[in-house]
Amino acid sequence: MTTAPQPTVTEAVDDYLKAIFELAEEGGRASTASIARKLEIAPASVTGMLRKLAEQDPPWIAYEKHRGAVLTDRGRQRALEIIRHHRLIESYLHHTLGYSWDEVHDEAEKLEHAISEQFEERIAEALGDPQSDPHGHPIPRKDGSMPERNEIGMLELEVGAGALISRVSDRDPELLRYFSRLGVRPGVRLELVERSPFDGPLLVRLDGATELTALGNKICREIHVSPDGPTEEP
Amino acid sequence: MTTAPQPTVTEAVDDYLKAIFELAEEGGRASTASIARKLEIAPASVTGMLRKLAEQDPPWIAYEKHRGAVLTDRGRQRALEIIRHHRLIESYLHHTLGYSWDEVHDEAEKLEHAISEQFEERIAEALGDPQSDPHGHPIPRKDGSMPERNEIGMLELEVGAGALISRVSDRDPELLRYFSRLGVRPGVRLELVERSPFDGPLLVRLDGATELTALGNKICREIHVSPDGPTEEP
DNA sequence: GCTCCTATTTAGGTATGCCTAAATGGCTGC
DNA sequence: GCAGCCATTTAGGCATACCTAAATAGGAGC
Repeated sequence: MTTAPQPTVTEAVDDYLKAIFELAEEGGRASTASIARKLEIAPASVTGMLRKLAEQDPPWIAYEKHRGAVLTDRGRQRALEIIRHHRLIESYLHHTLGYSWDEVHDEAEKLEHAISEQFEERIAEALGDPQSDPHGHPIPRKDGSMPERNEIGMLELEVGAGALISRVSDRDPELLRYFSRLGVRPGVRLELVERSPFDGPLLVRLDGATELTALGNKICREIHVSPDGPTEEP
Repeated sequence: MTTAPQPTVTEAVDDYLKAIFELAEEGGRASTASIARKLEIAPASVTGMLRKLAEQDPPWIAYEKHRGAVLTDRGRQRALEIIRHHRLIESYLHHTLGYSWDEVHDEAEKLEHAISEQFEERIAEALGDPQSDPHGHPIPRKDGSMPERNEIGMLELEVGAGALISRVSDRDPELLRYFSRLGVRPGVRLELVERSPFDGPLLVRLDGATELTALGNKICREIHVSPDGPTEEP
């Protein structure tokens, strides 16, 4: 008769659930190694934690040795709650406290664990229930649903096609400052004019400008666009 | 040659420093038992932590066995920083996010550890560098100085004297709601009309009202007043 | 089917910060 | 000056969440 551990929610648990959710979004199961990379900890530490998360009652994840982790409904619900916190905080810092969009991520990373439901409600209200954060990432609703949108990776856009920038990656402040300088931000219209060969840069016309902008292939992986319809302005 | 431990600042360290500061303010050295009571942990745990805080290099406190703890300059500086965080956050929650004054303490208790210097600066600016929080407690300045004020305990007021309420205790939400109902809050003028015998209630006239208000003796310990001059409105 | 290589797990260890129970110190009253 | 009491410290443990080093599993290529 083994003991049935209680489902304690520590900061570490939240970080794991968020990481697993984001990895799953990017495609498939979250492997031990990928979680370790994302959280910047040793793979061995991840194994131990995954075992614990799966053994909680009720469990946060389903875990099989050598096969990585998948969130349970409960785990996904919790992950979405944290992501909602994070993105609402980012929006609040940007719109109300004058943070630039390259400054919000780190601050939100700390605050997302500390705020109450009341705080969440108040800032959501103050912002008018936004659907996306300053980088264009969708904000999960209170009920756990996600604003659906029709978006593709920048690299999948066809030459000659127009699109609205829907979101950019929020991880690297330096990249965000570069995007700022270029005028690349969610809501901006662009047209893919030319695709250089050998995975070279994409030449795009931003917001009807006369000049073209070259976007390196690697950087384009950090940009998503809505190919046809209008998208939400953040 | 023993090792010289680094001065790590964890949440627990901050909580201890804040507790010791507040106990010292209320009079003299902070004893092991009083810290344990304030932090709601066992006295034995406090002993171990005090030893560690004193052994850090540079030390946060001076500690002698059986004689309690006193903050070093460095420790006091850190304590004031945390208290500034706490009181600015309380003010922000109250004035900007519509929290009532009995709701702010618990939220601030969590956020004070999570915010950056930038966040502190932004909310201080948004509030116009306030000198006191919603309960009337003075907010330490960035340089570590405290707004000086001329205040005494409510119980020390003389019969017939007028005064401005300068601050009330922030710990007990229920007490704060009671104060709200009575109209007891910082900045309100009162006059001590009568002091009941045997440590009975104080009868006061609040804000020029016609009716008198009875304030129990115990509750009066949670109220401070400025006997002569005007005080800062929070 | 076997060999490698890499991903993963196991084993054992560390630091933090809390706990309880038992030992000791310091002070007060007689 | 000593008895007794309360505050405090000591000793030994526990949970969390990380680490490194060594063992093992799975899958690709031959």
